[in-house]
Amino acid sequence: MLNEKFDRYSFILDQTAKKVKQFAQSSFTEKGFDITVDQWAVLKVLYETEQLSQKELARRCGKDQPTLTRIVDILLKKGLAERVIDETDRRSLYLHLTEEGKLKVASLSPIVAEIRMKAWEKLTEKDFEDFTRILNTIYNNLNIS
Amino acid sequence: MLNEKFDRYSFILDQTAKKVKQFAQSSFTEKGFDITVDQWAVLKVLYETEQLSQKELARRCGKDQPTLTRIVDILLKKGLAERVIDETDRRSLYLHLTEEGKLKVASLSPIVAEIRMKAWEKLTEKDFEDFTRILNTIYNNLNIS
DNA sequence: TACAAATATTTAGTATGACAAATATATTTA
DNA sequence: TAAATATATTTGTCATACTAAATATTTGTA
Repeated sequence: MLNEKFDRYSFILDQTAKKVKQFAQSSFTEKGFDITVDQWAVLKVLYETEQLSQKELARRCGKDQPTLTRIVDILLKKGLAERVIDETDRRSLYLHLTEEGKLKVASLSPIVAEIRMKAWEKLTEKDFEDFTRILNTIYNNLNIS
Repeated sequence: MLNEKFDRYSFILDQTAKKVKQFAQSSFTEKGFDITVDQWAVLKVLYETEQLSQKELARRCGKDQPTLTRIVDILLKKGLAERVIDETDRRSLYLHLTEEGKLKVASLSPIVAEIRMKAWEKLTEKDFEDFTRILNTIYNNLNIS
Protein backbone atom coordinates (compact mmCIF):
# COMPACT_ATOMS: atom_id res chain seq x y z
CA MET A 1 0.00 0.00 0.00
CA LEU A 2 1.22 3.44 -0.85
CA ASN A 3 1.42 5.89 2.01
CA GLU A 4 0.16 8.89 0.06
CA LYS A 5 -3.07 7.15 -0.75
CA PHE A 6 -3.96 6.86 2.92
CA ASP A 7 -2.80 10.30 3.86
CA ARG A 8 -6.18 11.97 3.73
CA TYR A 9 -8.69 9.48 5.12
CA SER A 10 -8.45 11.10 8.53
CA PHE A 11 -9.49 14.40 7.00
CA ILE A 12 -12.54 12.93 5.24
CA LEU A 13 -13.48 10.98 8.36
CA ASP A 14 -13.21 14.07 10.52
CA GLN A 15 -15.14 16.29 8.12
CA THR A 16 -17.93 13.75 7.71
CA ALA A 17 -18.30 13.18 11.44
CA LYS A 18 -18.47 16.96 11.84
CA LYS A 19 -21.07 17.25 9.07
CA VAL A 20 -23.26 14.54 10.60
CA LYS A 21 -23.18 16.38 13.91
CA GLN A 22 -23.83 19.78 12.31
CA PHE A 23 -26.74 18.45 10.32
CA ALA A 24 -28.36 16.92 13.39
CA GLN A 25 -27.67 20.03 15.47
CA SER A 26 -29.17 22.41 12.94
CA SER A 27 -32.22 20.14 12.65
CA PHE A 28 -32.54 20.11 16.45
CA THR A 29 -32.29 23.90 16.57
CA GLU A 30 -34.69 24.41 13.71
CA LYS A 31 -37.27 22.14 15.33
CA GLY A 32 -36.82 23.84 18.70
CA PHE A 33 -35.55 20.77 20.58
CA ASP A 34 -33.53 23.01 22.94
CA ILE A 35 -30.78 20.45 23.50
CA THR A 36 -27.44 19.73 21.87
CA VAL A 37 -26.65 16.54 19.99
CA ASP A 38 -24.31 15.45 22.80
CA GLN A 39 -26.96 16.11 25.43
CA TRP A 40 -29.30 13.96 23.32
CA ALA A 41 -26.80 11.11 23.28
CA VAL A 42 -26.68 11.14 27.08
CA LEU A 43 -30.47 11.36 27.45
CA LYS A 44 -30.92 8.42 25.07
CA VAL A 45 -28.60 6.15 27.04
CA LEU A 46 -30.25 7.16 30.32
CA TYR A 47 -33.66 6.43 28.84
CA GLU A 48 -32.62 2.94 27.80
CA THR A 49 -31.00 2.13 31.14
CA GLU A 50 -31.99 4.06 34.20
CA GLN A 51 -29.98 3.98 37.40
CA LEU A 52 -26.51 4.29 35.92
CA SER A 53 -23.52 5.66 37.79
CA GLN A 54 -21.84 8.61 36.07
CA LYS A 55 -18.81 6.49 35.37
CA GLU A 56 -20.83 3.81 33.63
CA LEU A 57 -22.90 6.42 31.81
CA ALA A 58 -19.72 8.08 30.55
CA ARG A 59 -18.44 4.74 29.29
CA ARG A 60 -21.62 3.97 27.40
CA CYS A 61 -21.77 7.46 25.89
CA GLY A 62 -18.13 7.32 24.83
CA LYS A 63 -17.35 10.46 26.78
CA ASP A 64 -14.76 11.10 29.46
CA GLN A 65 -15.87 11.77 32.99
CA PRO A 66 -15.20 15.52 33.18
CA THR A 67 -17.15 16.07 29.96
CA LEU A 68 -20.01 13.94 31.20
CA THR A 69 -20.13 15.79 34.52
CA ARG A 70 -20.67 19.04 32.64
CA ILE A 71 -23.31 17.65 30.31
CA VAL A 72 -25.18 16.21 33.30
CA ASP A 73 -24.95 19.60 35.05
CA ILE A 74 -26.76 21.09 32.06
CA LEU A 75 -29.38 18.32 32.00
CA LEU A 76 -30.07 19.02 35.69
CA LYS A 77 -30.49 22.74 35.04
CA LYS A 78 -32.92 21.91 32.26
CA GLY A 79 -34.89 19.67 34.61
CA LEU A 80 -34.38 16.58 32.44
CA ALA A 81 -32.31 14.42 34.81
CA GLU A 82 -31.54 13.98 38.50
CA ARG A 83 -28.52 12.91 40.54
CA VAL A 84 -29.01 10.60 43.51
CA ILE A 85 -26.24 9.63 45.92
CA ASP A 86 -25.64 5.89 46.11
CA GLU A 87 -25.91 5.16 49.83
CA THR A 88 -24.00 1.89 49.45
CA ASP A 89 -21.01 3.78 47.96
CA ARG A 90 -21.09 7.44 48.76
CA ARG A 91 -18.48 8.22 46.06
CA SER A 92 -20.98 7.24 43.40
CA LEU A 93 -24.00 8.99 41.98
CA TYR A 94 -26.89 7.36 40.25
CA LEU A 95 -28.58 9.23 37.47
CA HIS A 96 -32.09 8.98 36.19
CA LEU A 97 -34.40 10.97 33.98
CA THR A 98 -37.20 13.13 35.33
CA GLU A 99 -40.69 12.59 33.94
CA GLU A 100 -40.02 15.57 31.69
CA GLY A 101 -36.79 13.95 30.51
CA LYS A 102 -38.55 10.69 29.72
CA LEU A 103 -41.29 12.47 27.81
CA LYS A 104 -38.69 14.40 25.87
CA VAL A 105 -36.79 11.28 24.77
CA ALA A 106 -39.99 9.43 23.88
CA SER A 107 -41.35 12.27 21.79
CA LEU A 108 -38.12 13.18 20.01
CA SER A 109 -36.84 9.66 19.26
CA PRO A 110 -38.75 9.09 16.01
CA ILE A 111 -37.87 12.55 14.73
CA VAL A 112 -34.18 12.01 15.51
CA ALA A 113 -34.30 8.66 13.72
CA GLU A 114 -35.62 10.40 10.61
CA ILE A 115 -32.90 13.04 10.79
CA ARG A 116 -30.27 10.30 11.11
CA MET A 117 -31.64 8.40 8.13
CA LYS A 118 -30.99 11.22 5.68
CA ALA A 119 -27.28 10.37 5.65
CA TRP A 120 -28.06 7.01 4.00
CA GLU A 121 -29.77 8.18 0.85
CA LYS A 122 -28.20 6.61 -2.23
CA LEU A 123 -26.45 3.98 -0.10
CA THR A 124 -27.22 0.28 0.27
CA GLU A 125 -27.47 -2.11 3.18
CA LYS A 126 -24.19 -3.62 2.03
CA ASP A 127 -22.63 -0.16 2.25
CA PHE A 128 -23.93 0.15 5.78
CA GLU A 129 -22.45 -3.19 6.78
CA ASP A 130 -19.09 -2.38 5.19
CA PHE A 131 -19.08 1.03 6.80
CA THR A 132 -19.67 -0.20 10.34
CA ARG A 133 -17.23 -3.08 9.87
CA ILE A 134 -14.47 -0.76 8.65
CA LEU A 135 -15.09 1.82 11.39
CA ASN A 136 -14.97 -0.89 14.03
CA THR A 137 -11.76 -2.30 12.59
CA ILE A 138 -10.11 1.11 12.56
CA TYR A 139 -11.26 1.73 16.12
CA ASN A 140 -9.82 -1.56 17.29
CA ASN A 141 -6.57 -1.08 15.38
CA LEU A 142 -5.94 2.13 17.31
CA ASN A 143 -7.38 1.10 20.64
CA ILE A 144 -4.17 0.09 22.33
CA SER A 145 -5.46 0.72 25.86
CA MET B 1 -34.58 -0.06 5.47
CA LEU B 2 -35.36 -0.32 9.13
CA ASN B 3 -34.78 2.75 11.21
CA GLU B 4 -33.37 0.98 14.24
CA LYS B 5 -30.64 -0.57 12.19
CA PHE B 6 -29.27 2.85 11.29
CA ASP B 7 -29.77 4.36 14.68
CA ARG B 8 -26.24 4.02 15.89
CA TYR B 9 -23.97 4.72 12.92
CA SER B 10 -23.50 8.31 14.06
CA PHE B 11 -22.16 7.04 17.37
CA ILE B 12 -19.65 4.68 15.76
CA LEU B 13 -18.63 7.37 13.29
CA ASP B 14 -18.10 9.90 16.04
CA GLN B 15 -16.21 7.50 18.30
CA THR B 16 -13.92 6.38 15.49
CA ALA B 17 -13.14 9.91 14.37
CA LYS B 18 -12.33 10.72 17.98
CA LYS B 19 -10.14 7.64 18.32
CA VAL B 20 -8.20 8.48 15.16
CA LYS B 21 -7.53 11.96 16.52
CA GLN B 22 -6.63 10.66 19.99
CA PHE B 23 -4.24 8.10 18.59
CA ALA B 24 -2.46 10.70 16.46
CA GLN B 25 -2.39 13.21 19.31
CA SER B 26 -0.92 10.77 21.80
CA SER B 27 1.69 9.74 19.21
CA PHE B 28 2.52 13.42 18.62
CA THR B 29 2.87 14.02 22.34
CA GLU B 30 4.90 10.87 22.94
CA LYS B 31 7.32 11.80 20.14
CA GLY B 32 7.59 15.38 21.41
CA PHE B 33 6.15 17.07 18.30
CA ASP B 34 4.86 19.96 20.44
CA ILE B 35 1.85 20.63 18.20
CA THR B 36 -1.76 19.47 18.17
CA VAL B 37 -3.28 17.39 15.39
CA ASP B 38 -5.35 20.38 14.25
CA GLN B 39 -2.28 22.61 14.17
CA TRP B 40 -0.61 19.94 12.06
CA ALA B 41 -3.50 19.95 9.59
CA VAL B 42 -3.08 23.70 9.09
CA LEU B 43 0.71 23.50 8.77
CA LYS B 44 0.39 20.73 6.16
CA VAL B 45 -1.94 22.77 3.95
CA LEU B 46 0.27 25.85 4.28
CA TYR B 47 3.30 23.78 3.33
CA GLU B 48 1.63 22.50 0.19
CA THR B 49 0.37 25.91 -0.88
CA GLU B 50 2.05 29.02 0.46
CA GLN B 51 0.51 32.47 0.18
CA LEU B 52 -3.04 31.58 1.15
CA SER B 53 -5.49 34.05 2.61
CA GLN B 54 -6.94 32.98 5.95
CA LYS B 55 -10.33 32.54 4.34
CA GLU B 56 -8.99 30.17 1.71
CA LEU B 57 -6.83 28.37 4.26
CA ALA B 58 -9.87 27.85 6.47
CA ARG B 59 -11.81 26.40 3.54
CA ARG B 60 -9.05 23.95 2.68
CA CYS B 61 -8.60 22.88 6.28
CA GLY B 62 -12.33 22.37 6.73
CA LYS B 63 -12.38 24.79 9.66
CA ASP B 64 -14.45 27.90 10.22
CA GLN B 65 -12.75 31.27 10.24
CA PRO B 66 -12.84 32.00 13.99
CA THR B 67 -11.32 28.60 14.72
CA LEU B 68 -8.64 29.11 12.10
CA THR B 69 -7.79 32.57 13.42
CA ARG B 70 -7.10 31.04 16.82
CA ILE B 71 -5.03 28.18 15.47
CA VAL B 72 -2.97 30.61 13.40
CA ASP B 73 -2.45 32.77 16.52
CA ILE B 74 -0.86 29.75 18.16
CA LEU B 75 1.30 28.95 15.11
CA LEU B 76 2.57 32.55 15.22
CA LYS B 77 3.43 32.29 18.89
CA LYS B 78 5.33 29.10 18.15
CA GLY B 79 7.23 30.84 15.35
CA LEU B 80 5.99 28.40 12.70
CA ALA B 81 3.96 30.79 10.50
CA GLU B 82 3.67 34.49 9.66
CA ARG B 83 0.82 36.84 8.72
CA VAL B 84 1.38 39.39 5.97
CA ILE B 85 -1.15 42.08 5.06
CA ASP B 86 -2.25 41.93 1.43
CA GLU B 87 -1.59 45.48 0.20
CA THR B 88 -3.99 45.06 -2.73
CA ASP B 89 -6.83 44.26 -0.29
CA ARG B 90 -6.13 45.41 3.21
CA ARG B 91 -8.94 43.25 4.62
CA SER B 92 -7.00 40.15 3.71
CA LEU B 93 -3.97 38.49 5.24
CA TYR B 94 -1.63 36.13 3.51
CA LEU B 95 -0.08 33.38 5.51
CA HIS B 96 3.15 31.54 5.01
CA LEU B 97 5.41 29.26 6.97
CA THR B 98 8.65 30.40 8.54
CA GLU B 99 11.79 28.41 7.80
CA GLU B 100 11.28 26.67 11.10
CA GLY B 101 7.71 25.83 10.08
CA LYS B 102 8.83 24.38 6.76
CA LEU B 103 11.51 22.31 8.43
CA LYS B 104 8.99 21.03 10.93
CA VAL B 105 6.53 19.88 8.26
CA ALA B 106 9.26 18.29 6.15
CA SER B 107 10.72 16.36 9.05
CA LEU B 108 7.44 15.22 10.60
CA SER B 109 5.57 14.28 7.40
CA PRO B 110 6.89 10.73 7.05
CA ILE B 111 6.36 10.01 10.74
CA VAL B 112 2.79 11.30 10.57
CA ALA B 113 2.15 9.13 7.51
CA GLU B 114 3.26 6.09 9.47
CA ILE B 115 1.03 7.00 12.39
CA ARG B 116 -1.90 7.39 9.99
CA MET B 117 -1.25 4.02 8.36
CA LYS B 118 -1.80 2.07 11.55
CA ALA B 119 -5.58 2.50 11.21
CA TRP B 120 -5.54 0.38 8.03
CA GLU B 121 -4.11 -2.82 9.39
CA LYS B 122 -6.32 -5.79 8.46
CA LEU B 123 -8.16 -3.74 5.83
CA THR B 124 -7.90 -3.94 2.04
CA GLU B 125 -7.64 -1.39 -0.73
CA LYS B 126 -11.23 -2.20 -1.61
CA ASP B 127 -12.21 -1.32 1.96
CA PHE B 128 -10.41 1.98 1.60
CA GLU B 129 -12.24 2.80 -1.62
CA ASP B 130 -15.62 1.83 -0.17
CA PHE B 131 -14.90 3.81 2.97
CA THR B 132 -14.02 7.05 1.21
CA ARG B 133 -16.91 6.65 -1.23
CA ILE B 134 -19.42 6.12 1.58
CA LEU B 135 -18.05 9.00 3.65
CA ASN B 136 -18.24 11.32 0.66
CA THR B 137 -21.78 10.22 -0.10
CA ILE B 138 -22.89 10.84 3.46
CA TYR B 139 -21.19 14.23 3.44
CA ASN B 140 -22.96 15.22 0.24
CA ASN B 141 -26.32 13.89 1.41
CA LEU B 142 -26.18 16.26 4.38
CA ASN B 143 -24.49 19.18 2.74
CA ILE B 144 -27.55 21.24 1.96
CA SER B 145 -25.64 24.53 2.00
C1' DT C 1 -7.70 -0.46 63.51
C1' DA C 2 -4.64 2.94 61.17
C1' DC C 3 -2.53 3.98 56.86
C1' DA C 4 -1.73 3.41 52.04
C1' DA C 5 -3.71 2.65 47.68
C1' DA C 6 -7.62 2.70 44.72
C1' DT C 7 -11.93 4.68 42.99
C1' DA C 8 -15.81 8.19 41.69
C1' DT C 9 -16.51 12.66 40.94
C1' DT C 10 -15.42 17.47 40.34
C1' DT C 11 -12.53 21.46 39.22
C1' DA C 12 -9.19 23.89 36.40
C1' DG C 13 -6.67 24.98 32.17
C1' DT C 14 -6.04 24.75 27.26
C1' DA C 15 -7.64 23.69 22.51
C1' DT C 16 -11.25 23.31 19.27
C1' DG C 17 -16.06 23.92 17.12
C1' DA C 18 -20.24 26.60 16.17
C1' DC C 19 -22.58 30.85 15.93
C1' DA C 20 -23.34 35.83 16.41
C1' DA C 21 -21.65 40.27 16.51
C1' DA C 22 -17.99 43.80 15.95
C1' DT C 23 -14.37 45.98 13.10
C1' DA C 24 -12.00 47.41 9.11
C1' DT C 25 -11.85 47.79 4.36
C1' DA C 26 -13.82 47.29 -0.54
C1' DT C 27 -17.34 47.44 -3.78
C1' DT C 28 -21.74 48.77 -5.53
C1' DT C 29 -25.21 51.94 -6.31
C1' DA C 30 -28.14 55.90 -6.15
C1' DT D 1 -19.07 60.93 -4.61
C1' DA D 2 -21.75 59.61 -0.39
C1' DA D 3 -24.32 55.94 1.43
C1' DA D 4 -25.51 51.21 1.40
C1' DT D 5 -23.89 46.69 0.91
C1' DA D 6 -20.52 43.08 0.88
C1' DT D 7 -16.28 40.88 2.45
C1' DA D 8 -12.16 39.36 5.54
C1' DT D 9 -10.92 39.03 9.95
C1' DT D 10 -11.38 39.16 14.87
C1' DT D 11 -13.75 38.88 19.33
C1' DG D 12 -17.04 36.88 22.51
C1' DT D 13 -19.85 33.11 24.30
C1' DC D 14 -21.11 28.54 25.05
C1' DA D 15 -20.38 23.52 24.49
C1' DT D 16 -17.27 19.73 24.17
C1' DA D 17 -12.50 16.98 24.56
C1' DC D 18 -8.41 16.00 26.96
C1' DT D 19 -5.15 16.18 30.81
C1' DA D 20 -3.91 16.84 35.39
C1' DA D 21 -4.98 17.71 39.93
C1' DA D 22 -8.16 18.13 43.93
C1' DT D 23 -11.75 16.03 46.92
C1' DA D 24 -14.37 12.54 49.11
C1' DT D 25 -14.93 7.92 50.05
C1' DT D 26 -13.85 3.05 50.02
C1' DT D 27 -10.85 -0.93 50.02
C1' DG D 28 -6.69 -3.47 51.02
C1' DT D 29 -3.09 -4.37 54.14
C1' DA D 30 0.21 -4.23 57.87
